[in-house]
Amino acid sequence: MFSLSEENYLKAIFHLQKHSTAGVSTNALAEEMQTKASSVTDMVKKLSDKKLVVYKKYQGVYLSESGRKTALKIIRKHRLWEVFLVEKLDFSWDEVHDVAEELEHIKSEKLISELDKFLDYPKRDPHGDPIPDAKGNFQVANKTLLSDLSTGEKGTLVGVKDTSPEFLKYLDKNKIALGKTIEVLDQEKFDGSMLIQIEKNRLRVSTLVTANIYIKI
Amino acid sequence: MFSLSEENYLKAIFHLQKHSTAGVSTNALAEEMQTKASSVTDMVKKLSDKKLVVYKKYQGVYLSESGRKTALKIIRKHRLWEVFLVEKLDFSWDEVHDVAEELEHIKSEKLISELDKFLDYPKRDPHGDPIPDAKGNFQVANKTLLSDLSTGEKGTLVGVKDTSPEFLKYLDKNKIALGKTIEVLDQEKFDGSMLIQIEKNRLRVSTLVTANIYIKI
DNA sequence: ATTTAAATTTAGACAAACCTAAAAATAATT
DNA sequence: AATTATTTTTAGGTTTGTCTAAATTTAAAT
Repeated sequence: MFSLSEENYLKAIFHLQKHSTAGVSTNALAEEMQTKASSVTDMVKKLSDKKLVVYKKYQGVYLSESGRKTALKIIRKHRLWEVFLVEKLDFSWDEVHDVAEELEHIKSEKLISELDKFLDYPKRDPHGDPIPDAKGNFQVANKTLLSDLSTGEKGTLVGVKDTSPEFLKYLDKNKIALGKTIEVLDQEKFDGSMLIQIEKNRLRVSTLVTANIYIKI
Repeated sequence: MFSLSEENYLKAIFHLQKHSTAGVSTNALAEEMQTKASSVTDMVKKLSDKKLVVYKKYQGVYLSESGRKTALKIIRKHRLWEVFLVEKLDFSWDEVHDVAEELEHIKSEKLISELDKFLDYPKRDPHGDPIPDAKGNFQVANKTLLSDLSTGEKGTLVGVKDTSPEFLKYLDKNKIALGKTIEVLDQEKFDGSMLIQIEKNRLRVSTLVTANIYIKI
């Protein structure tokens, strides 16, 4: 069907596309793909020939409808495998990304539909990101960054923006986890850091932390 | 570590090597890999440079100790994934091969050790083939081909030689499965076909069938 | 022991996905 | 508006793994 590289490009374009309405730039894609701009141009042309993206020279690239569907299938697979790794194989949420990055390319419709069933049709992955269904539909939760809350407001931790192992391990160490209730007790004007109450704990967190935690009020 | 292609060659050499003590011929490898002899020569040189095989021009190829270890790791992964697919995802034994062929290349030590634990350290795959442990050790069962039994002898079906979907579906249709007791009631001199008693059923099977069923007496 | 046949290797090409360096187009700045 | 800086594309090359066709080696047959 599609090569590993093509799939990875589609996924990258999908992720970059949601940050803005404009086309995804060659440089941004090169950065995301850890490659050179010239390589991106080559690949984008190929994807354009296959009608997976819409591309006009110097104008950036957009996913076509079929490109979007393909990207969503890969993301679905990635997130289902992440759930599997955490729920069934005792991986922690900071260990799953690289393995899921490989597993997401396994080509078998049955494998994914059976895995979905085996996991009892999970709606979110271990980082709180939604899992598209077989048709590519998924709910976009109305979530807010913790950094956007005001003193006194409270909500539930429903996701993380940064999913790097470093950040996730920091959260683990401070017993900050999905599903927990967080209340903003105070905000420091000077550096924006917050004093938060998370279940029984109380701690101060920097903006680097608050800008990467999603809360549902 | 190793490329997909390199891994597949090692696996193929391993499987061909056990049929005889001589080196694996270029043509045999080409046949097994569904490619051309010239491509095999190229790859075999590369594997030889990497000390994974021992190769002398025109003399066939042998796995080195490290090549054998690598091959066994891939086979271990393949068979563990087959168990997973059958036991957890309701695949039938004739559906698992192609998917496992992809899954076997996922690179993660933890993934495999956790999968092994999750499956409760299975010793054999759905076709009765032994699963090497993390160190590459596995038991070679003392099994006999059904075609080598004489009238009156009986034993347990412990494996199949041919694992093609066609053969496996034939066995399913005739309720011939791993673990069942088989007794040879009669053998036809003319074509070698056998009348067998398998649990409550009695049926006649051709040599094509009997030569692909392993029995433990 | 030649000759013929089969198996294997070499030589040269190709596609995919990447690269560097140079050219071209767009955006930013004065 | 002209110049400079940045971004993007083009041109040409590399590597991996494949191929075809020709050359070579080994095996088989006369």
